[in-house]
Amino acid sequence: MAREKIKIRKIDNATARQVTFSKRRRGLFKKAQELSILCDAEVGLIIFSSTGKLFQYSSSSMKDVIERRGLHSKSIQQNPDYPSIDLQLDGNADTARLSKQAAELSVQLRNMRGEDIDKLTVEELQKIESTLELGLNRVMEKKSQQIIEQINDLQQKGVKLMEENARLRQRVGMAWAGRSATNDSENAENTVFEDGQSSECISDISHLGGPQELNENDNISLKLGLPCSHWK
Amino acid sequence: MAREKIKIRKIDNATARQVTFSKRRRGLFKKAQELSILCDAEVGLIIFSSTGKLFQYSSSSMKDVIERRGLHSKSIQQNPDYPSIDLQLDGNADTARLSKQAAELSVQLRNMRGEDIDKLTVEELQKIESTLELGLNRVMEKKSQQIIEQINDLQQKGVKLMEENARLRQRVGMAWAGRSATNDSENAENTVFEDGQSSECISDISHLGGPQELNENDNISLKLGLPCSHWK
DNA sequence: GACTATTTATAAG
DNA sequence: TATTATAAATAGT
Repeated sequence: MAREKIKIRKIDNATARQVTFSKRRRGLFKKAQELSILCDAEVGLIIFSSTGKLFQYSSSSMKDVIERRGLHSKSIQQNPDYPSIDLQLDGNADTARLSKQAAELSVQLRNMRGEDIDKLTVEELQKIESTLELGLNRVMEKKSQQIIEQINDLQQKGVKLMEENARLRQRVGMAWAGRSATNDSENAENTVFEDGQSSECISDISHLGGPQELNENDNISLKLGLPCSHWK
Repeated sequence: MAREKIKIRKIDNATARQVTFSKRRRGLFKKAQELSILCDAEVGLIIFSSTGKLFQYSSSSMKDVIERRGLHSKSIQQNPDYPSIDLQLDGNADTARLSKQAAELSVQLRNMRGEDIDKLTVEELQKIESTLELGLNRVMEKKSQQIIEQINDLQQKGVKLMEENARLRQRVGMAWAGRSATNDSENAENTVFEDGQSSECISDISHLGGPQELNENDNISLKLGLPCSHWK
């Protein structure tokens, strides 16, 4: 990808090979990192140079990536006749049991994500579908509740601030009136409370509607653009 | 690296993210392979998509690469900051790790079912919701495929049976004609093939339409009463 | 390492 | 999926 196109085959010259290795290794690490960030992916990259030196990059921790991969391999795994290297090596029954449990959980989770479902029967798929719909309903409803709560909180705070603000303006106004004879320059920065801008901001908050109007889920949910098709 | 320069930060649009993920993943795998060939390096690359799907490339075998890395880490890093590497190979720590992993998987699974979600943030709920919707779409589509396949199979079998039936009727009819002179009472039950009812059932099967018409998902799915709102 | 002429990767349509 | 204008990577210096 430069001055000259090259064939993808082992570089004979050892020096040139080392130089290319350094350059391309850096490029590969950069690309790996970009992929993990751009696409929210978990990436692990392990490189051994021809001299045996180890280079590695991981978006999280290499240990986690390798473990996660192990779990995948196990859950997708071939057939129970080959209880996988890991299980053969540890003679610990606890470990074997936990490993099996984790693998089963992983399968369930993957199926819930719609992965590895090719071999499932219609009945199994139907069961998963029902679980997904139930879960989706619950999660969406909870999300809506949380959002509504947040909006209510914010609006209540807004109302309180508005009231507080009104009180403060009144006091400042009184103080101003009281001090206007003395013409105290130290209060210059407080004049911001006197301009019309401040009042407009306050009235904007009340325009959003009082908290009492927000207890009807449907209205808010429609405003939030949440799909209704899954709702109970 | 194209029409427009992009900032390296998570791509918000899920579709765009998926597209970029596919392209860059392929690019990364290609570069990894080129490095291994050009520079005679051993390379292992593990990628988990944001949806949890595993992709991996290895110049030799991933198992070998990971094991080799384990040896390196062990011999080079006796740094107490990284005690996990040694513990990985320890049976007890393995148990603890698996236990933790199983617990985490269990939490994820419960959350997917809409359980224990009271304390989650809106962002976390949104992520779960997206995963559920994706999974639901996949499961529903797969279920529809399976059902359609089954229907097609049944119809094909029906057609074959119908043909077989017709052949048999013909032969029986011939036999009947041949034996009518003998008036053999043992053949009484076979007379069902002679009545009109049988013919009507056969023609009903063909009324459902040939298998070739059933490859259009939408039509069948509507007949199955499957909701469409989640479909891709 | 720095410098380009090129090749390659890829973002957007 | 294929295309294409542009950004990025990189082979040779």
